[in-house]
Amino acid sequence: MENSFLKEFKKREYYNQCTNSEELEKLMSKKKIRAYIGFDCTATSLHVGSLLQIMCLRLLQKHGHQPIVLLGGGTTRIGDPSGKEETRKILSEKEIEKNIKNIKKVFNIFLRTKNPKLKPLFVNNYKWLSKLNYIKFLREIGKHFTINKMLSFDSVKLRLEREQSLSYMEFNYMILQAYDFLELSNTKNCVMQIGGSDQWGNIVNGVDLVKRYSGRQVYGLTTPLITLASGAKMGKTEKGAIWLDEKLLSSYDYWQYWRNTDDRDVIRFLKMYTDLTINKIEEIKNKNVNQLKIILANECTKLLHGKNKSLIAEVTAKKTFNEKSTGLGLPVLKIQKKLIDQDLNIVELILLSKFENSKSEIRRIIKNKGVKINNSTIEDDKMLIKNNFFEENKSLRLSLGKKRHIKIELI
RNA sequence: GGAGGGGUACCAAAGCGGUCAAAUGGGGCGGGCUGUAAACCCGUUGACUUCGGUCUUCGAAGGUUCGAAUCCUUCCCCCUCCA
Repeated sequence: MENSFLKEFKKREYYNQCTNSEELEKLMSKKKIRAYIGFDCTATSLHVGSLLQIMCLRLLQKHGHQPIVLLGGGTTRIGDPSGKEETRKILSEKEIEKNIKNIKKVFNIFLRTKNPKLKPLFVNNYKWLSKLNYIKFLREIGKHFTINKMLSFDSVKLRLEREQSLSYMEFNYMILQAYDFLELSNTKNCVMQIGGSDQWGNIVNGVDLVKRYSGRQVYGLTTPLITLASGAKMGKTEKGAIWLDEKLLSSYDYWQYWRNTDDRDVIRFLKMYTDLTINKIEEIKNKNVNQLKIILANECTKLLHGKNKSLIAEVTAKKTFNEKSTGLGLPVLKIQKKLIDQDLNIVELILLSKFENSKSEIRRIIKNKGVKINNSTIEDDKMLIKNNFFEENKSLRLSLGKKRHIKIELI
């Protein structure tokens, strides 16, 4: 096949570094392999910042290789010092277990397949890390690591340079991650680890360890750190993280996130985060950017929330922004009729909508002409909500700024 | 262990007895332009308010004073240099 995993990996701009890309290419063209990525379980869900890694596993699957998902119950208990300014807070066992359970759902969506040979393998390193015998571990594994080299890795070096404390526990993180690779190489015949560029050091350590300990050749592959054209990191916005979980972020908001992509990022994101083929993207890339953004939003939302939710989000967006009305996917706030009879004012209504939680801030936005009901600007922050604001379908449209809209219904 | 410098709002950074809810820049928010983009321009950015004000903030706790972010004491944390 002309289009190998690695070739497509590069074409989609996933490629940052590889320990030996020629050999890996050869190996992967000869046989199907297993590769793994480890995910952090410090939150209840992953966000868009992890999406590229998930897409890597998907790509692997697409080319007939089997993905291994390591949900690091063990290493989450330690905390990766990479890129962290401070020691992380340590989560309780229960929290971690709960997080793992929830995060698994995302992979079951993105890596769904009928082919049993390609089903993702879920592993939890707590299973083996918790059983380690310290003396035995030092003798068998520890001897392969020199402090000299460990000190040279960025994750450690940066912390030391800034004279920030690095606990012995965290210092061991890279050894444990290397050990994970060894374990997966031994028990699952895993030959590759993929990760973000910040994981390079940890990954190389793993490759070295496997080589020294077992003589087997394994590979490491990293993806670049994705930053937006604006310079911000992927996945977090002022209003919070872009969660890959409908409970934390609605499919409509997820769609909006992609719809609001910076012009300069659109083509890149189409390659990275959608299933559209490279050829297809080449074909459409000269279309109007706004058309492309809608395609991007549709494709991304489809992957995570399904075709139906994506369609609803698209239609809703059209109604909300083009027709200035309301659509099915728009968040709805139901309020009791009697609240209106008890003189509910505009500030309180916005408070109920949860768009803002400070009355001063709401008054400020009203003063700056940022609040609209049924598309007419509210001038008075003491204005009462009246029954006749609700149109025949018993609803009204409340807007804050240009992008925050909600449908209010009476019950 | 010794000597010095510092901890101010989301971040950076001024202020160093009243005119300080605290300059300025970044970020955020709102408006304008436009394309739900970028750039640019304008406004705004502690909370509550009957819009008169009221209350709480400048590492923590005490004190001096009519009055403190500003002065004093103790404590905690960070940085630089010497050992």
